[in-house]
Amino acid sequence: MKILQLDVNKIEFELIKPELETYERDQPKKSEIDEALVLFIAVEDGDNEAFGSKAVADAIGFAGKLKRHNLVLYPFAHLSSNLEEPQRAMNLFHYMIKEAEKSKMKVFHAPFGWNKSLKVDVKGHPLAEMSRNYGAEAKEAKKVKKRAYDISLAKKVDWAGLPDSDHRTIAEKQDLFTFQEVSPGMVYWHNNGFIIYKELVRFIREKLEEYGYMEVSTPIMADTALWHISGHIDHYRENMFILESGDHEMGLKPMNCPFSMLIFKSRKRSYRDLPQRYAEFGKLYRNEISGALTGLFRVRELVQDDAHLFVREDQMKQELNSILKLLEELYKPFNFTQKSKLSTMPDSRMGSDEIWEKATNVLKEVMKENGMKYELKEKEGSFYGPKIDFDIKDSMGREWQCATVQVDYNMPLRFGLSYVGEDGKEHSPVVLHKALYGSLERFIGILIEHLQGKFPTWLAPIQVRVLTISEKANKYAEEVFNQLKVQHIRAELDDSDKTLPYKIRDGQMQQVPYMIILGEKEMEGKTISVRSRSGKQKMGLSIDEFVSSLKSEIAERKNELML
RNA sequence: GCCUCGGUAGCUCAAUGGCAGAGCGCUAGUUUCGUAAACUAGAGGUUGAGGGUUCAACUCCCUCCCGGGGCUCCA
Repeated sequence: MKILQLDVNKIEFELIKPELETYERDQPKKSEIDEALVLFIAVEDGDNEAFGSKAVADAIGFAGKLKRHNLVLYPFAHLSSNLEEPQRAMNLFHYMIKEAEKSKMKVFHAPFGWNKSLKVDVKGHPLAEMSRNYGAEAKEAKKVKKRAYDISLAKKVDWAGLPDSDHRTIAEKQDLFTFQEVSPGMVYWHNNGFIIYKELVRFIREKLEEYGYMEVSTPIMADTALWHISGHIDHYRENMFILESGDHEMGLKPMNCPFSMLIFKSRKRSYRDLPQRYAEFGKLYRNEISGALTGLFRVRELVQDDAHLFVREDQMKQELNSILKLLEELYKPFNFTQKSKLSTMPDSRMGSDEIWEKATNVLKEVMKENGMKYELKEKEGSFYGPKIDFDIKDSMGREWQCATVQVDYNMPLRFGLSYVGEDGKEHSPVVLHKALYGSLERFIGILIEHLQGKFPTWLAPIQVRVLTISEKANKYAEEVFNQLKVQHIRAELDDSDKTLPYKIRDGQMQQVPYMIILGEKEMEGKTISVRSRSGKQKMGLSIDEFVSSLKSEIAERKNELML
């Protein structure tokens, strides 16, 4: 309900003719009221008696302050574009008149549903002209206010009740990451979790370098014009975060590919330049429906170990084989049992059926040549091309798609990409999309559950913890600790006055791979005692000896601990 | 988004309409210990938020927020 409130010297109105089918009959033709508070009222869709009472009460309050004794209610549809239908509007209008008549004021009203001529002579003081809003919009404003209040109290997401084997429970114990209510589906990586993340990225970066990839970095948003070209607006819009920016819209990127297309397009390419392999670890935003969000397995903000390979058709198989080889090397340290799947043409897609068939056949051939068995996932491909997926199970036995390799003839066409061939003519490249971890988030979730928090040394947030048996060893322990730090070992020193069994238990609970235990014996002989997570121990080691085998264990990304 | 279950101290959980609690962790003191939990004391709460019912609400009802499982969808 919208109300324009005027404090008038005089108001005059005269009925001309009925405007609506619903109108008040038997009304005086002409009215004149002096010294009155006038309410112009537009009853809107969704208004109710509660709003009406409130509006009247507020007006009577004002009339009291202004010392007016005359109140005029005047139906005035022009205040709103969201009007209630006439009969109900008139009923509510009359309800308000009755409410007003309960007060000591003298109440007048202009009849509902008429064309009227109108003269108002408004007083000049600051409170003489006011507008107020009740109901729907006011409710909306209240909602926004309440939400702001809720969010000021927001805290980290509660994971109570999950089984011990769940990656979220392990994350809580090892302080790996949290989710916060203010950012649903987006990870807050704590130092420990981010160490794992960075080590995984470091590992694949080494591999990408070996395999001749370049690494690029592009913006996280672009004008929706770009997403029209890429086809995302037609096929992916409901999953996108769209931001208003002045008179146009920007879309946060749900995928990196369109940006890679633009880099490829930025200069003239020769057939000699191909393949061009662009890797990118960009943050992606996908507005997944709330019910789909599941810990690290399904998030709204993610990073893929993404890459786009711009290849000639005659290079496709070779490049696909090379991707599969890279995949094998990358997965070697993890001992996963993954399932391969082939996802075919979906209903919502772009490009011709012939192109889709061609792309699908290439994938089939490559898988056959590599002796890979696969399940068929009909109609599960991306909107721009078919794909090979590799699914891995979590601790509950649910399968999650991690690695994906996709063949795309369509997007290069949409972006008008070309290279000059041996024949001097322009040709369209094919793009191979690859993400081998898939998303870092999902992969780490799977990895945490797979290892049950027992990370191999190269991934362990804390690799070595130095424990003292008594305060007498504190100084020596600090020396040992410093030597580890100098060698870039992720070490912690526990020289608190807790008992040794306590410190060992704490280290075991944190799944620290190695604990160095130092007492008077070690101090005298300048040696160290090492206890591994598996409970085995060795005494009388030299620190250099230990550090050098530790460093090779890390460098080789070994699965097994040395003890 | 839909169905369903849930949200109490930093963590794990108790209290079912009647005084908000325990263990761990944290802080302080005592203790200086040889391979998975030393002892004592203390601090720590908007019971997710808002409204309602009631003499009385962590408890019952409504709305919203966030999450678990499932459906759907994806990496």
